Amino acid sequence: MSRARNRRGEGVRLRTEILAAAIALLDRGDQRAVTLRAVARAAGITAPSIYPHFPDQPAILHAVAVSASAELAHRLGTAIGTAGEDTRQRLFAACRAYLEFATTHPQLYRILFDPARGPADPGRPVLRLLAVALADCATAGQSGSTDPAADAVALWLGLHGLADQLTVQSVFPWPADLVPHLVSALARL
Amino acid sequence: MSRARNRRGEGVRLRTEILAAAIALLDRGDQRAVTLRAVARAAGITAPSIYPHFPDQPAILHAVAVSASAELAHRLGTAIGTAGEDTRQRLFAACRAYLEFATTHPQLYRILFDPARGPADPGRPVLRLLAVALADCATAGQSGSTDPAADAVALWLGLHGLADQLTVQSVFPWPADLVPHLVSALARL
DNA sequence: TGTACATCAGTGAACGCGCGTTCACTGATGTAC
DNA sequence: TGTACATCAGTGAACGCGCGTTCACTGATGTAC
Repeated sequence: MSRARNRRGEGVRLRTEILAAAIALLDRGDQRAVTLRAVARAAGITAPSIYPHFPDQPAILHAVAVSASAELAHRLGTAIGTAGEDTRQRLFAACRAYLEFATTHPQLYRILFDPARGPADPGRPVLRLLAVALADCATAGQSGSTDPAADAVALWLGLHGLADQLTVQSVFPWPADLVPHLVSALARL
Repeated sequence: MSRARNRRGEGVRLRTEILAAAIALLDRGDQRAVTLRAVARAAGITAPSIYPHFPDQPAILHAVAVSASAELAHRLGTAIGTAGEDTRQRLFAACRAYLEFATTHPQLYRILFDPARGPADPGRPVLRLLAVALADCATAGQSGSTDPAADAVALWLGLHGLADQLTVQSVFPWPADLVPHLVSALARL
């Protein structure tokens, strides 16, 4: 074990390292690979060292899921924030960021919505962002939506359906313009 | 063990019982509960008795997933076949059957699309049925779709997104008329 | 300034468990003669 | 018709493995006096 132990009072740092190791482990591989012992190995510590930081093994996966949930919402926020003035472009940017997260981190995306692992209401933050973006489109006359909150739900479900299938790596022959097609139909653009 | 053994030449019957036990086990509980030993217990046999019928443990789950896939396609076909003449009602019946399967058998629905477990292209049979139902709507002038095959993909993805969220039992506040709303938008009704 | 001591981060060995799989077997059933 | 025998369905015991968790511990580090 070449790992240098943390100084006194800085033991909490290990929590961050454990979580990072668990995230990395899940990110390539599947949920079954994220055992307490595997996480410890990946973090360069022994298994019992996990316990001062997480009460048990499920708590690790829960922390991973919560972290992934925050990350997804953060990316959507950033995408919207940097997409310029055009309300329609902002909505598309959010949708693209959503799908890109699911594509590049399929396992993190999946655990997010796992009821046994993820946060209580994983869809809410994302939904709120989409609802605002859609309402902005409607205000600007770029969407025919008369109920952006309800339409945002349908839009989110469509994105989720596509995202989930993307995580599956199906060799499915998508129509070329599927994403704008799906988004336009659901957002009434 | 009170189980009566099969007669000579009828050993294949056990395969059906094993598969049924595995399906029942998955149907309430999660995928992790479907171990080879648990399946054997549920079927009333000893663990090694599985091997003449399935080469290993993953093969059991694969058979479950293939069976679930066939069942879903069958239900859609039946729903469409008994829904009467109105093309729009037929499409809605298919969508309702799809969502009902996911709601009543969440774990079977999920395993269906698990790349490690399910059949090669689990979405294809469903997609074909939806494409035909949607094309019928377009022909009858009940849908504005000009490309039913492409629109069927978007419709299926929307259904899948909703279905997957339904399997999660989220306490999410759905808009009241979400299903017709979603289907209408995607099917251009 | 030195030193005894409490605290803290992390280790190493061990536990019981359920798993998937193997192996040699048992005993009922059908078949050849 | 009787009987020896091959076949077949399924059993029981055992294996090695990785798991989650517990326990007593070690040794470095900071602190009180």
